[in-house]
Amino acid sequence: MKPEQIVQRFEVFLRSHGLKLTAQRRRILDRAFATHEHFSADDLYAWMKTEPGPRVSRATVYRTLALLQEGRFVEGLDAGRGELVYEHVLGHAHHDHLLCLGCGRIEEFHDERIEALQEEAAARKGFVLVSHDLRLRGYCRTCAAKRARGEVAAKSVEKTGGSGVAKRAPADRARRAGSPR
Amino acid sequence: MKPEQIVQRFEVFLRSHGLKLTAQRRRILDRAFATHEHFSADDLYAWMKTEPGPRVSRATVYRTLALLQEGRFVEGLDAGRGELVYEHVLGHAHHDHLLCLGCGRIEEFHDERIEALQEEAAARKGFVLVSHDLRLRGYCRTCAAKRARGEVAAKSVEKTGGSGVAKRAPADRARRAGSPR
DNA sequence: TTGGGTGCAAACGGTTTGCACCGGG
DNA sequence: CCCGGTGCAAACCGTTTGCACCCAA
Repeated sequence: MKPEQIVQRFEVFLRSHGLKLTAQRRRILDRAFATHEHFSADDLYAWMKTEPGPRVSRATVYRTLALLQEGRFVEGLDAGRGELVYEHVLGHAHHDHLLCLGCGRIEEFHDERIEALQEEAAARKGFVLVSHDLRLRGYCRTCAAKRARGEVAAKSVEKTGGSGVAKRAPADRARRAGSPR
Repeated sequence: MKPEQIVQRFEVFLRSHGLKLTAQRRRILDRAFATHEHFSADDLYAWMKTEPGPRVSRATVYRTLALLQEGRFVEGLDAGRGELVYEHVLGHAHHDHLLCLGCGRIEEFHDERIEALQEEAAARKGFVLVSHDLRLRGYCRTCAAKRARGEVAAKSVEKTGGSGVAKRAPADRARRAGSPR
């Protein structure tokens, strides 16, 4: 989907809600759609500070991100880093995520059969589905190989070491809490 | 699984990690396995304050919950309330969750076919799976009916109202963030 | 005896918010 | 012009942590 089309859609969305298209909102939208990687609110804010353009505060980044989510332009994902990461979804097909516990890499995949079975499971319980998210956690090829070679130590509880609890943060709290709310 | 067995397992787990079984840890373990509902760290703390037994601080609740997760006695789940909710899993089969966006109810389901397809998807991407969680969000039979009858208003963005962004908190932040961390 | 455990209160940190000024439509 | 938008800084809030004292093994 072309940049102009996206901005146009955003403008329509805003207008239909009695909101305005400001320079800040436009800049955030552009930047969010300029990257094909997952980004955090802080990444976005850092880009706003670094790259040329109208000043954008952290508060506006968060407020606009909320609007973009509301309008289904972007989607938030708790990748276990203690902060939410976003990805633009307008013009992209739905997909689920594979999260590498070793390097944090995020891969995407899609399986229509799983989608169908989810719908079936919801129906069985009398639920009307609105959305879903499936996150598979494990080690990517590279990290799995490193671990097999014993190049990395497993996290531990005190001394003996265990499997490592899946906390909400990286480096045991690189993230958050408060799964960010 | 019987209470004594669980405590025994916990003791083994602790010992193997050079840790001690204290009155607080035992009390928290007992309480966590006494309920078959999902509970938050705060629920647990409230029970500790309310019910008779040795004093337990909020810090110890969190510290013990981390240990229980590490030992796979309980599992945390971000149900979108702004705080993590826990459920004991020792002695229970794996399952996924259905979250009602209307009343917050959490239902469980399991489908071996989905599990297999997840494994297949991971393999296709070269991932070694460690865990996964699938959350289906929607409206339970009761809430879906209410909505159909127009008894509830949709959340909105400012004035016109929209579909409501899936925030991490209840009542638009009844929770909290972080995504707990 | 001794190293781990606990309570308390302060710190964390991502995110939200109150307020006064700014600017798009 | 008018109401929504923005920056700033403070507030939020679930969770984590430093510290001094306590206790299980």
